Amino acid sequence: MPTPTGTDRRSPAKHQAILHAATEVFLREGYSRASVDQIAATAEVGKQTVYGHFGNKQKLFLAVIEEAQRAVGVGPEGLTTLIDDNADARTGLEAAGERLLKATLAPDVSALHRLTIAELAHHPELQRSWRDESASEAIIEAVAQFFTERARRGELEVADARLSARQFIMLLSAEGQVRSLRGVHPLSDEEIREISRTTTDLFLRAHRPSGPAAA
Amino acid sequence: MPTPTGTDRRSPAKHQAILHAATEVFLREGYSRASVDQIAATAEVGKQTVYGHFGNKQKLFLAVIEEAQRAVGVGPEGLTTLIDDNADARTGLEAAGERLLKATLAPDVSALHRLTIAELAHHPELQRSWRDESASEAIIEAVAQFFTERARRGELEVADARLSARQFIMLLSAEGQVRSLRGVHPLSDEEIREISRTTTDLFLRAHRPSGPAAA
Amino acid sequence: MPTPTGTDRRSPAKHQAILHAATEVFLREGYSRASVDQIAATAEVGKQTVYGHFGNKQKLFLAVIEEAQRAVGVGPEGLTTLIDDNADARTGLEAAGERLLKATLAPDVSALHRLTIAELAHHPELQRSWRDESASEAIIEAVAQFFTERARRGELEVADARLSARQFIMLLSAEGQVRSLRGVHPLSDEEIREISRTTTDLFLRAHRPSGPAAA
Amino acid sequence: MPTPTGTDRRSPAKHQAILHAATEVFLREGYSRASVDQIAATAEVGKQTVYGHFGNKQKLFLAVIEEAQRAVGVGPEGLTTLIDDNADARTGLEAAGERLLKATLAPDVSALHRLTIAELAHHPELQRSWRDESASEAIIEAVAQFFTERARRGELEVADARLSARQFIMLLSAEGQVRSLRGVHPLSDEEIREISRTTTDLFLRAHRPSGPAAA
DNA sequence: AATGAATGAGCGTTCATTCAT
DNA sequence: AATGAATGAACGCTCATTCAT
Repeated sequence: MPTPTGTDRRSPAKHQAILHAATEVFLREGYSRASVDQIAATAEVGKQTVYGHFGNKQKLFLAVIEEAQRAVGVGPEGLTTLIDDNADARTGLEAAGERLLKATLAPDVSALHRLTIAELAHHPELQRSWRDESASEAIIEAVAQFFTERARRGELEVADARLSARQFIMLLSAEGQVRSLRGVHPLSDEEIREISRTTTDLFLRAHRPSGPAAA
Repeated sequence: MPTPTGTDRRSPAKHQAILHAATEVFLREGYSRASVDQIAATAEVGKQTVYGHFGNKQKLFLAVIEEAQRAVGVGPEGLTTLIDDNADARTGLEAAGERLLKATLAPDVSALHRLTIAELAHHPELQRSWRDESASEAIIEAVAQFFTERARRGELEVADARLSARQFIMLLSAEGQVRSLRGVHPLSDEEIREISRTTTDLFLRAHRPSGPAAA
Repeated sequence: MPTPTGTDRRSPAKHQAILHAATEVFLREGYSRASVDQIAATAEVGKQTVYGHFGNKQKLFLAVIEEAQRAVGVGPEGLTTLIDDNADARTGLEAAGERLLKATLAPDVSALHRLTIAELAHHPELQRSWRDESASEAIIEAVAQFFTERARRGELEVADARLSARQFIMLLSAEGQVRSLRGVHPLSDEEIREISRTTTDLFLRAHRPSGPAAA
Repeated sequence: MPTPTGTDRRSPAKHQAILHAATEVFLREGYSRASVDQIAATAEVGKQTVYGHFGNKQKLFLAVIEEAQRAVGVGPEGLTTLIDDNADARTGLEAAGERLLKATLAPDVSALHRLTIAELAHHPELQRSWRDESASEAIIEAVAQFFTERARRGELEVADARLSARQFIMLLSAEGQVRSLRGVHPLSDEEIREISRTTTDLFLRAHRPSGPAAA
């Protein structure tokens, strides 16, 4: 806050340009390899402008991560509505799994993920903002609602919908991460389908209505 | 080839000292932040000695990763025998889960994990050696045998023991990674127990013998 | 392009200081022995300033050579007017020869010559700019005009004035180079005079008017 | 002389191998760029062996130059006999000129020349052994004898045969050096022929018998 | 506010030389 | 005598940051 009156002469356009350029460079190169020169050049801005807006490399980095997390967290929420409530449990879960995988394995999301993991130990501020990692509240909630709804219909038997949702998302994305080398190697649609299918299998069996049916 | 017997006069002690020092520094600082100077100083060795043994920073790094993977891969195999075949399924799985979590969340293992993820995109050689990541064959096999044995006894119903084993390990460690901030923040025994318990719950439900048998 | 007028904020004074210091150090030490550190220190400038102005050591070197060639090429042109058109052929040639020798054996010129020869094979760019070496067009032309004029007066018989001029300069400076150890060991005035005299002798004999005159 | 008895255990074969390898590397790379490691490797010898035989890099360099000068000085003496005493003056001189040019522009001779010039200022010992440079006594003498013989036959008029020989050789090789970029760029046979012809022209005119004609 | 020139520290790497075998 | 491992000092170059405009 250099100007107490609030009339900040710093151009918001340049602020955004720097943030955007820094995101690109940090995600591509990692923190240490990225140079402020490179970022300033990418943003087509003087180097001092970068320092004027963000203070130093580390603060710029944290601003980038914060912004990128916001973007990633916001984006997939769109997925919420994409869970098809009319399909049967298997079809619905499999489709949701595929969409989730595609989202979490998107190159930018993966790069952000890797970058954050890489720097977690060296930038304590990151630890505060990263507690939840990829499974954002909104996504868990959406899957949990799906489970709840299916339980209501008697298709599934679900004791703790949020726990199940979290486990589903976690196993799904863990498999995706490992198989794709943390997003470095893209997965084919077929691989994505398979991961979603085997994960769905597990959860359908675990939550299949128990025998009372006998009657 | 001056010495036909293959006696390398390069001191194996220094080789190991450098490797050890490099492991420490790379794991602590990350690839870019780690300097060859620092590694040489830590190993109490001249810088050229490092270059004589490993050629350059990148090759040293890959040697470190390779060695560390071997160590990590070998160590947990001890776990194999630690799965108690006499306990009931729940107790056995929960105990195995706790041991696995403790192993994969050990500070060195976590640091290696983060480091490898960080550098995957920049060191293609890593991608070749990292396909399987944490779930080594031996561990999967041990858990799979557990499942198979319990299926034989009729305690569980298991269609594909290896798949189930892999899913169990993956979900378990994914939860551990996320909750511990990728190993940066150590988990309490209670947290570990809880993760193992909820994961075990899921798998016991999924593989519970389906009732009809009775008939 | 922030400043449309082309005003380069890079200080021309520092540019010149670096160029000057580099010339001094390269001429004294040779390319490999000269260090950028030493050049920067001599110019009383930071090392990065050197890199900012010239990019890298090789480009700095080429800039130095280019500048020095320009200086050497320009300087001796002053000689042009120094050929005395009123003296008889012998006196004129001898005096011109002495002046030429003194110019080409000047310590800086010699050092540049040695340096360029040393690096010719390793810096292909040098080869383009060095085709003519020491005998600049202007000097050849001046001597050629002298020959032409004397031929017109009937003092000499000259078939190809430019060829003769080139040969005169070349023999003269070759002798000077060899006798002075390529400029490392300075020649006395007496030696210079002797070289000029014997060279002049050869050319006067070669271009003496052939007998028919007798008639 | 490490062993006073004269039974030097140092292998002469390795001595020669090192000298040969060093010659190759120094001529190719120049003094500074050449590394003792590279030389030892080229000679297929340990590095300490190099130091055992030659003391240090500079002494090795001087030994190389000395040996190479000897080789160059010896080789062209063969030229002596190649001056055809039966041909007429023009034919004989032109042919001798071509042979001389080919010898002095041979790649090794040129490289040695450039190398020595490059290092003259930094290795004072070189200055002692380099006074005569390319025009070895033997060659001058051979050409001088040619002039003397032709003077005897009345074909030429020669006052100082050694001086004329030296001038002939010097102008010839100066032209060759300049045109070939100091041996970096090879000359075609046609170019060599032309240089020899124009140089011969000059000397034939300068030494043509003067008009005793009068009688 | 914004620029790019300038700085000093540090990087990965290589060198001539010596040491231990 | 001969080896190659080991050393410490340098090298060319780049960096995050500050200065002057």
